Amino acid sequence: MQISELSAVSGVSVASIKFYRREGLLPPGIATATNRATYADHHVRRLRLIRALIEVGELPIANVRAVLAAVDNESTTLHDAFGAVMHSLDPAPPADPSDSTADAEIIAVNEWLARRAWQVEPHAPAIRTLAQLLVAIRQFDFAMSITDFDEAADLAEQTAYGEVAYARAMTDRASAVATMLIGTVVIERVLVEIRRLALEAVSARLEAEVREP
Amino acid sequence: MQISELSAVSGVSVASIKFYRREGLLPPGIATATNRATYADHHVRRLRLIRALIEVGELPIANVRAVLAAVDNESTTLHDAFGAVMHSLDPAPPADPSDSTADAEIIAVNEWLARRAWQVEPHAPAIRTLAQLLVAIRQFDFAMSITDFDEAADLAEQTAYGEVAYARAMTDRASAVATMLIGTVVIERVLVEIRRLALEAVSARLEAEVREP
DNA sequence: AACTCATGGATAGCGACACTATCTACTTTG
DNA sequence: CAAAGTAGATAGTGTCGCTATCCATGAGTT
Repeated sequence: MQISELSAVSGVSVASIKFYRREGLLPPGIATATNRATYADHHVRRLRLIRALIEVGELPIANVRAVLAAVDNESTTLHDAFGAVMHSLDPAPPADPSDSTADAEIIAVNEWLARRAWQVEPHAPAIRTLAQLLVAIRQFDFAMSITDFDEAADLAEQTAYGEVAYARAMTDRASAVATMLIGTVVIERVLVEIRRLALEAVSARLEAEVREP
Repeated sequence: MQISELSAVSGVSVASIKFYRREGLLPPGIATATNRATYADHHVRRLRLIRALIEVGELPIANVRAVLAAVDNESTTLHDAFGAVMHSLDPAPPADPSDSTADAEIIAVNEWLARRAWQVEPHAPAIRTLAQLLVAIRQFDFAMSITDFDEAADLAEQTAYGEVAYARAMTDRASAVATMLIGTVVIERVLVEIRRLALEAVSARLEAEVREP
């Protein structure tokens, strides 16, 4: 398969494929001459993964590179490769130790995690992001704390078991990691869309009740 | 309150405030002279809302403007103002009728919505987005369909009732709309972060089981 | 009254990002 | 042998959310 066919099959323009190759996201094809190379099925799969991470996960190129490096490194455990994505999904805090506005919330979140026996990396960006979001909620006079999300957390945990086990059951490592990435990135978008539809539907119902009581 | 104080209180730079004013996101202050104007508390609240929509909701400026126009238009019902945000959150499809790749999924999603008695706008972008996400999931050989998300939908619906009712109970319209926007945008981010933490925790557990059986 | 300084308003520029276009040298294919 | 495709390199593009600079004006300060 030459580059033009790879482009046609994957739906990614030749120029973009060249760009990804240049950026180290896509391995080069096997050179058959100075100006000829052939690409295989794994290039198609890799392109799909790249597009999913960029389009659905909205990861910047640099983070996609980091994630794929973890995927490709055979000595990385499944869990660590997965951790690389988790780190990449939340924008890294600009390392501002003077910003202590969320400190109290960070403590609360950590206690909550401990209570649930959720062991995550102590410096997982999701912890800080979560704390900052809770601060934002407070700013808008919502009387909410992390414990109001216990039910959602229960369901998330329960669902996570199925997803992770499904991915880990795969025979080859590359598929397992890719499956986990997709599971994280795509399914969370699905859940968000469902929630939005639920809100719209409920809003419509309550609006209708007011208009035709 | 002058612009510099508004900047200090809100944490938004004077240049950015000028920018938002120029873009029609923030109403100008009351002019006390050719080169002087005073700002009030509602400017601070408006700035918080703008920042939340941009930073947390990641809405482009143009969509923020559309949302705020709906908020400001007193003749818009609460539900319609809310609909404006829903429309803005999902990137508008580039109006490509030749792209029929997701048609079957769109039908499936609509049937699912009907079964749940979720009445949403027929052209709600979330429907198309959801369909496209399901197509993406298929591409990665997941055997999943929309019905696999019934449990999540149940919880979303249940939670939505509380949120929407809470917002609608507010005395003034502006607060009610703002509350609904924040509820949509911020809380969904919280749920995403919780899900990510759940996945990481579960992944760690299953990894540990393999290493120390 | 003189001086400093903030403000409104306008215009131009910036930095990040994800490509995209163009060019050259070469090789394959018809 | 010519047309078309390819690798590799370099430069350019378009969008986005600001940010910087400038100017004229007028407010507060001395």
